[in-house]
Amino acid sequence: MAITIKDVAKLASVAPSTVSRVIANNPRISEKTKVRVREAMVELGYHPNFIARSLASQSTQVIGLVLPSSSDVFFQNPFFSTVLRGLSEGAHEKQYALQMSTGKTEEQIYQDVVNMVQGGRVDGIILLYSRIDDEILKYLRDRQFPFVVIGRPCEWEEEITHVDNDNYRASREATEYLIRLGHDKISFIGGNKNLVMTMERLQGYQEALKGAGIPIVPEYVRHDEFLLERGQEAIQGLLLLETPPTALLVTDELMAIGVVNTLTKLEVAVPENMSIVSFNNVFFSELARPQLTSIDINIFDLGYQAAKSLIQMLLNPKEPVKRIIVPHQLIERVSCTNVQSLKK
Amino acid sequence: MAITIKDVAKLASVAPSTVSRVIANNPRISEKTKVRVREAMVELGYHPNFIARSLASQSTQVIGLVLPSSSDVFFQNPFFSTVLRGLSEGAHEKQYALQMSTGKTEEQIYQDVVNMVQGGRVDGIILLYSRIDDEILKYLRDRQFPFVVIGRPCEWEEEITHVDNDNYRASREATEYLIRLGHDKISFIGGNKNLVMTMERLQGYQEALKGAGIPIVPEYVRHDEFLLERGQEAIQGLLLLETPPTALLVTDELMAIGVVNTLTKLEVAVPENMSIVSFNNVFFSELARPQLTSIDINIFDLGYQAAKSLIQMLLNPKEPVKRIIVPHQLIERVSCTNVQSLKK
DNA sequence: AATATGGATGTAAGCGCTTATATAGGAGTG
DNA sequence: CACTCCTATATAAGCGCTTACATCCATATT
Repeated sequence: MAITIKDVAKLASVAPSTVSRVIANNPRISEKTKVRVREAMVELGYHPNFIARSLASQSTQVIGLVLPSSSDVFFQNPFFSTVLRGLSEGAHEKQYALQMSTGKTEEQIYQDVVNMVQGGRVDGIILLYSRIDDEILKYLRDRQFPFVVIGRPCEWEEEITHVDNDNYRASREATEYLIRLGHDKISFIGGNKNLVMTMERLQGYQEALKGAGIPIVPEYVRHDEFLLERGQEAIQGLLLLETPPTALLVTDELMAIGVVNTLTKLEVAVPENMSIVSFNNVFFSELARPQLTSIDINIFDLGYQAAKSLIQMLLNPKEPVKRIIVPHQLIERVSCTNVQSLKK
Repeated sequence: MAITIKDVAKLASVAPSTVSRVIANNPRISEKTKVRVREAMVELGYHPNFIARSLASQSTQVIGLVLPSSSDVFFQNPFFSTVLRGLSEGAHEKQYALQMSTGKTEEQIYQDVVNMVQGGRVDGIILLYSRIDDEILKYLRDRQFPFVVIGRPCEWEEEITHVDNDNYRASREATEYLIRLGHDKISFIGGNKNLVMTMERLQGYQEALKGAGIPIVPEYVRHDEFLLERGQEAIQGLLLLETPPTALLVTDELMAIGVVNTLTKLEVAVPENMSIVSFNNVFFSELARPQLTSIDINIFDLGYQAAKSLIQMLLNPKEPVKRIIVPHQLIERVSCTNVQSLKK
């Protein structure tokens, strides 16, 4: 058996409670005793038992992460490693550990969450995505369990602390950028419709067109899974239209790359014959050929802020509900052409 | 406060210990009582407290994961999301949870491990990479703490259960494949030299050349970080040689894509003027243009097997040390040319 | 000198569960 | 019918820590 607080107490000839207080750096213990106790701890190589501490103090210093189902293509998106890095950094700063859900199906993930929450395994939870009609979110809300959502919750937005981009504005700006370049046949290629993010970006796109007096063509709007192949199907459909678009707004980088590949295969030159703006700017935009102009949504920060604000909630239960908007910026690379000049 | 075992006991009019035994499905409890207790649990909405259970039973049902430092470029490699998926699935099957290290520096990660281990937070640990001269590995071995390594440990190989590919053979086969296509000026572009994997692949490459009687040209061997830009530097150096290689063996996919990009920029056509074989086959090989011929090392399985074998160790402390080799296969796509015919 | 004050530490009761040991009651045995 | 044996359940002692409360002793106060 490992060294316990009692062993330390004995060696330092104090009571176990004193040792506990030294660990917590309680000001009611004199400096002299603290020093003596600390020496004893070092001498014995003592390390506090987290489990016992958790049981006694009813807090685990662990944050539970809810990922999309691992079988979901969305899981494969490099988006996640980046969020994870942000979360990791935010959690580390305050000495919180991260525990992940491992379920494959929605039902399993729901059970994972119940286990974490009711099993007392975690102090709080972060949902790494925001879905429409999410049972997990309802569950957490009903139990009043501390949690933070990455993305905009589609219900009870005012009651739930969340970290998000201004997807609406980002998308509008991207569209306006294309409009400024002279495009008026702009297509929107979005991902999973169940993600709140997708819908917001769609709205931003539509708003920008409306603002510029450009009619919204329903055939220009496509929704497909966040993966390569789907990007290909999407693009083929568009090219077969009577008046195909001259520019594409693609809400996911991986899809954007699929789109570029398909275009190349079909011998449609980018950016000469098709302009593309992509989203996310995980480092793949630079990797694509041509390098893609894209909206950087600072994914790392999304994770980092989520971890920080959850921890704040945990430390101070009266912390007000917050909405944190992580800024985005348009990174101009070389996937768009100015067609303004050509027109004139 | 939540419902405890005592509440259930009272409602079912049995002793708490009986309830505990019902949860564990102990055969010494009669079916009649089990049914009664289970009804009480459902009625009260009881959920066992994992922390208390962990403390009493000295086991947490949690596996600790050691990732490379999040600031490391290696962390960004899609390799990790895939391993994570495998781990997740393996752990889930046996109801184990996963907890990650969050440290940024090597020293912090070491502390994370100490916390997990000595703090009693986890039952076992999985190292997601194998590095040369790894303090963490030494620590775990010295304490005889259950752990599994993904990759080949560079020391005490016979004493440590690990899951690996036969990197040596994979690399040899890839090289032989290029040789069969008629290449004899083959370059090796490897990643971080501290990773055991890199060194093994280098050996496989050299062995294949030796076997075919092709001289080993030191200038053809390059080592760079696992990231895009470095792939570019590597390739430029090679092209400036007096007799530049006609084929490249690139040990990481991301680097391979960087290489292809650079080649395109320099107007060296792939595969016409340069053949490429890449490694890993995370889905980016398909994404590249041209699609890359590559060695699929079944990353998912690496994670899955690691989780499974660690859990086996935990369930049976006498489980023998194992070495699990996950098979690889060469996936032929279109990044290599047969130069055999040209020569003749 | 007697008493109040307060700082430093000790005492002990949990936190919710597991599990070794004790016990009760019923069946089996001669 | 007394006795053993077995099965089903209860009792109680932890697991290693936190923390409310009690105690002690040295000063300060009157």
